[in-house]
Amino acid sequence: MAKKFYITTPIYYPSDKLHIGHTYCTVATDVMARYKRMCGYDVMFLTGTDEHGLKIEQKAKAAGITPQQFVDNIVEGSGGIKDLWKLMNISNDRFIRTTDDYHVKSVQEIFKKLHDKGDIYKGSYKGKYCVPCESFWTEAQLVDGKCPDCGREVQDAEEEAYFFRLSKYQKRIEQLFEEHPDFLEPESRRNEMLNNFIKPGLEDLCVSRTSFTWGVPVTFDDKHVVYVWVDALSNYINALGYMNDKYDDFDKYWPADVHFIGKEIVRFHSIIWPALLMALDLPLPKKVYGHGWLLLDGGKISKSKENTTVNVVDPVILAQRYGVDALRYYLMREFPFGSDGNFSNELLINRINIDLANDLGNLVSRTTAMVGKYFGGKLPVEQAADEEKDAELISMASGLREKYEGLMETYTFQTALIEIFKVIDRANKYIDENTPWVLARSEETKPRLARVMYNLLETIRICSVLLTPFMPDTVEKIFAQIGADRTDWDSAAQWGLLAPDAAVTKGENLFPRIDLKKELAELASIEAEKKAAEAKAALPALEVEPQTEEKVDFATFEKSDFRAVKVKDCQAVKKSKKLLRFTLDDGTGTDRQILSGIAAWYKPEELVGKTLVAIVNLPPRKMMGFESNGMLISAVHTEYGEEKLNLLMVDDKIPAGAKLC
RNA sequence: CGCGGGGUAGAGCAGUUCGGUAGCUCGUCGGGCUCAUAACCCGGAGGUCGUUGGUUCAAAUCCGGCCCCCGCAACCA
Repeated sequence: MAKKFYITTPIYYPSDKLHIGHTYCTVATDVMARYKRMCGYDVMFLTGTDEHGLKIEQKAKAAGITPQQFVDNIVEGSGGIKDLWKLMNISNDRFIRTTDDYHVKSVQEIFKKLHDKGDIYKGSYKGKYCVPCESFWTEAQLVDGKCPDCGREVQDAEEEAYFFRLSKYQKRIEQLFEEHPDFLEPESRRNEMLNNFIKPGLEDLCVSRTSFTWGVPVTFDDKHVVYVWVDALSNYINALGYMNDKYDDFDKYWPADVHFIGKEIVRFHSIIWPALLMALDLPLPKKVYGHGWLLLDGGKISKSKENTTVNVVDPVILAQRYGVDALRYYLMREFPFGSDGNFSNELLINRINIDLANDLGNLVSRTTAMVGKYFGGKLPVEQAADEEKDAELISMASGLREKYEGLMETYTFQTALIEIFKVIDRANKYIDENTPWVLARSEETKPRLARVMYNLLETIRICSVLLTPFMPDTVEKIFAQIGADRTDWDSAAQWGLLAPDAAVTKGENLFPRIDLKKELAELASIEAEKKAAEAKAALPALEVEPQTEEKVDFATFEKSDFRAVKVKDCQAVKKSKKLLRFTLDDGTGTDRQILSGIAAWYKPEELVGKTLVAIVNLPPRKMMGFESNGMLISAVHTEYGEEKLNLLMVDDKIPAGAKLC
């Protein structure tokens, strides 16, 4: 029986459409799954969606539909997640939704099993409660000891909740990290987990909620729903039929060979998930791999008109414009899998032009064209080798699979592709070295010409076999053009399998060259249009906050001391995106320092000299290491869903310190 | 002293595990070729490998100090 390989993506949270980052992770998983299938493994490739929780409950409510309708639309609806994976040519064997009946049943069984065992116990979740908002907050969430939503006093409260005895597994988790240093990769993530979470000590984990209802009910206590940990993480075993009748291959595929995940969820997968499995007496996954993120041009997406580097990050648009295979190739070629990388449209287009159009596409095009032109599409069997001239090309192509295999096994996709393209480059050079157009001039050199052509076709065949996991559609086209019938894994390590007289036909260009400047401009306008359309469709032009119903008595109001102040100096606070630090003349003769979170709307230098309004008798408060004495008053409203803020600026003839009353 | 990543040619990156001629793509300058998608091939210019000290016959790579950038976190009266 074939060896099995079980690989998973995270289950994505369908509170919104997925973007290029999710696509990146899923494509990488797909590449690995296709690679393993090609190698002869019995592969199980699972992806899915994590559909419960407060955020989805709220979003559905805002949209006026049920949570189930909301997630159905995003997952199954047109242009939804399943459509996206279909578009991207994702070869997943299963797709699990945490709202699937069988998953719900398994979660309930697992929860009960852990409870019966004593690894889940009822306790209480201490925190603060805001009565008017009916909201439960942790100490850390409070703003200045008050409700972060409404700013009112909160009271001590306890919420009943179930806890998982994570602390009980402290030792075994430590052991796992020590004895299996390759359990979590890359290594930097492992150090982070050890230093930040494991060494300081694991605390029991709250695994139920009563604050929302959109979740899997706890069977023996229906006030509670199962919180994300047990619900989401267990998908990896439930999808194989653990504790349910839907599937029956848990024994066959578990444990997973690797979970591919984003670095933001490394903690859950490398600590909580193994602990849950330990509690269930199940084997642990062999590996968790936390890949890097795609960042957008240094995070700066400026709205200013001069800036033309607006990036389209909608995978659907990119795939439709450039082709799915080109996008898949770019994602795997441009970024080292374990680290963050900068995504940009310019890089994408350059990569397609250079590697795919100029090197690979052009190689196939010129080779097939010559076989057509010189031999009518079929090479004669009589061919003349030239050991000296052919040696390097043949040895590079023949040895490629071995290098490639080592790199793929360590998820070093970028380098694997670089190695393939070294051979493609070598083939282009081989053409120049052998000048087939010269050989074509004389009947005498025809056998040599035929051999040169054959070597090129055979090199293309081997490279294409190894490109199969990355660009499955493209290599099919290439195989058809060069008449290859052996395209399996074994054939990639054997030079000379292509029939000497295979039928070769020049097809359409595989990857047309893209005009970089023109294309960037078009992408920018597409993105601008999309944004404008979304803004108009979904969001009101102007919103202001509803007026507060609750009355404030005059005595309380009168205590607030508002003053006109003049800006003497204003600096951005280092390391803060939002804070500006003001030095103000408040009329007392002593400078007053106030910090204000308005850096998104104002540049420091444009505010110097302005006359503003501040409340000056608030207690001092430290922010980012600076003391703030008071608060500047602004007018706020919302335009097309975007918050706008205007500082209250008053007539400069008002002296500093003038009281507002 | 919160945690982590990074600083290598004009731009974008690899190389650092395990020290031994600093590499790739773009750009640039010059040459070649005409089979091919104005593509392909060859050559040149361009680098104090952030800085500083140490270990060593030898440091981008190992060790220590410092500077700067970026995430996360925090904060956003």
